[in-house]
Amino acid sequence: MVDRSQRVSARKATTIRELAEHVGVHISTVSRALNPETRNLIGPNVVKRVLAAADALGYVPNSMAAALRTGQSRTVGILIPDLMNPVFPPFIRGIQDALDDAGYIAIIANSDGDKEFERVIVQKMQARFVAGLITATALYRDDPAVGECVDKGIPIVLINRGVDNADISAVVNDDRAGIAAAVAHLAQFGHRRIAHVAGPLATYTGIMRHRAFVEAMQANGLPVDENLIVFASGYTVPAGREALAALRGRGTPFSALIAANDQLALGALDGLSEAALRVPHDVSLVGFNDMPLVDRIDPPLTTLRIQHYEMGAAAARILLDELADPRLERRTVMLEPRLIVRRSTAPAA
Amino acid sequence: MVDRSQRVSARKATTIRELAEHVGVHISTVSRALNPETRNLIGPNVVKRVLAAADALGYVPNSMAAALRTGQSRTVGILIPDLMNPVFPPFIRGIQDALDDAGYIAIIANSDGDKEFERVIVQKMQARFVAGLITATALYRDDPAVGECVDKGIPIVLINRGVDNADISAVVNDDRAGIAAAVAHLAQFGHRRIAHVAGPLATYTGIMRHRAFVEAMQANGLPVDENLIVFASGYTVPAGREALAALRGRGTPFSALIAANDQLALGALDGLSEAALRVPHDVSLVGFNDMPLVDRIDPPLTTLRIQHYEMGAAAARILLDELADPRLERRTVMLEPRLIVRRSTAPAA
DNA sequence: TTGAAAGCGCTAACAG
DNA sequence: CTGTTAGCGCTTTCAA
Repeated sequence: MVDRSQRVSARKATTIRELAEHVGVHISTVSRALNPETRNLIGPNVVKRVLAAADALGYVPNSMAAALRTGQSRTVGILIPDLMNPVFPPFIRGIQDALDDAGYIAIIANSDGDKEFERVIVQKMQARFVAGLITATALYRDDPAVGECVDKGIPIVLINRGVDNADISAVVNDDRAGIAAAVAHLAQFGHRRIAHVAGPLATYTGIMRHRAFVEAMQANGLPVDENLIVFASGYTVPAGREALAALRGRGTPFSALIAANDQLALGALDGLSEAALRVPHDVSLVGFNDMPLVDRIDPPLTTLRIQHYEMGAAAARILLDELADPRLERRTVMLEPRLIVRRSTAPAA
Repeated sequence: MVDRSQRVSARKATTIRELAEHVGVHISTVSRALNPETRNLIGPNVVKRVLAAADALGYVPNSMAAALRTGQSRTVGILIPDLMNPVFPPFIRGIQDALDDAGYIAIIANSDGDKEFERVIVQKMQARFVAGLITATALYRDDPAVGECVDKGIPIVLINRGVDNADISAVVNDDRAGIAAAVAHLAQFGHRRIAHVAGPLATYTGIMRHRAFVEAMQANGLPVDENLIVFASGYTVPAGREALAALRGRGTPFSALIAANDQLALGALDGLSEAALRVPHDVSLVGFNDMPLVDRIDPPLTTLRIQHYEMGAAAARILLDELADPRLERRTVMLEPRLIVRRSTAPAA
């Protein structure tokens, strides 16, 4: 039997005080020697001895204590609907990497779309001293969590969502350019009757992409037929299938379809094949996101690649900047998507 | 122009001291009233008034201060190679949900497979007072990060990796059963010359699945030909392609192939099609993991579905238990995978 | 049942 | 250049 109680006692970490005793200087001297910002105030030989002792004793600073003292936790919160949705990991990785460079860490919370729960999460994060928040929640307006942050003066950066409040920074994908590229691509292929499976009206991307679709159709001199636009109930595969059924129920023919995201496109693909319609032979299909493996499905999906990772990194950098200087102007960064043409689109019959 | 300085000042959170003044009792009374564990020591009416005041003033406890005082942060660390690898999000979500129920949160770090970096991460986490660690790093033995945790008495739970040290809890997938099911499936289809693209020898799953492969072949009375086993350099698509090239270079024919994971299977699929070999017509292919969308590629991949989410949740529960009582026996939980038969496997020609 | 007091580990004026 | 001192917000003995 191993004596675990002993091991637990071995856990006690070295403190700055022990270091000070070891080196024979005052703890504040150690503190300054350890901090690169204040190190120059200390004699170089003392610094050397402190650093050596820190190394020898395996000293790890207690950031809780530092945070308590300074009010700066070097921690930010990330709020997303669901980590298992494949669009979020790249965002988060981008955020993490950018934060890491600055010595910050992130804590991630999944809201599962529950607005009330989001408030609770924000409170929990606040309790954890988060310095700021990055949220990639899909909702458009009327969000209690965001409001609470603004009220409390907690810096917050939004990813891919609306900014009713101009006093909040955001990073967004250029949905207008993306949809325009998709419509132009289909128009070049001779498609005129293009349908749109839009995202939920309550979501920022749903609204933006729908609006962009209407504009792009008009810009290409194509008819905008309300019968060829259907709003999905969510950003899921089943929602896409249902939306396609609704679309077909209207009886208006179409030769191409732009879905507001890849999952909807996948659902539409299912619906199409159930209706014995072949992609791209009968209907050309365009998605949005370029999720992993959509290049390997049958047929490989033409879609818009979003710079997920870069958007996350940009959001983190903005937050870091605002943390460093809260008086900074709020800003919105827009990144360009790229149309990836694969085999789900083809010339009109 | 908004006066941000004012807003920043508004950020000052309510403290327990203000609450105490507000209610007219001592801060320690407030502390006790707030803590469910000690609430019974306080007069019920006082408790009521404290709770009401806390609500009114929007009091949020400063968990940093509490952590500093008690040494308990209610935070655990998660160490993974890369969040963008699609197998990890479900693990993490499982962990997060289980932790959340207990009021714990997680901080996630990506090691990108760099062992030295892992040590640094563990130190950073320690600085952040993490109470314990869950790691889904792929390495087998000789891991400095794990060793450091054990030395320091930080509870740690391993996901899908080796336990040289029997004194560490782990959650693993039953690789042996999974591979056995795959081999049996192929054997039933009449395949005798089955190849194996194994994972890297330095990884736990690589070794386990390879061993299981050999055993299962023997159990089914099939020949184990060293020429039909190749170890990939990593768990990636390119590594799978290279492994397949190496396999073909040996000139030994095979009618079926089991890859150590889906990414390797995908790479093998590429290599096979480059060699003008059709799946499943010429070669049946089995993966491992059941990653998102492998059911929609061409051909849909037969693979082993791992209970990722449940494994994460189980790991979190074990860690929580050990945190509550460090003297608990270490345990290993094994979850069963399920063979999902799709169209990448077919009867032997 | 409540109050007093000490202190977790660290930083940051202020002195020297 | 270094030491002194005073807390950050909270919990927890010890007294009353």
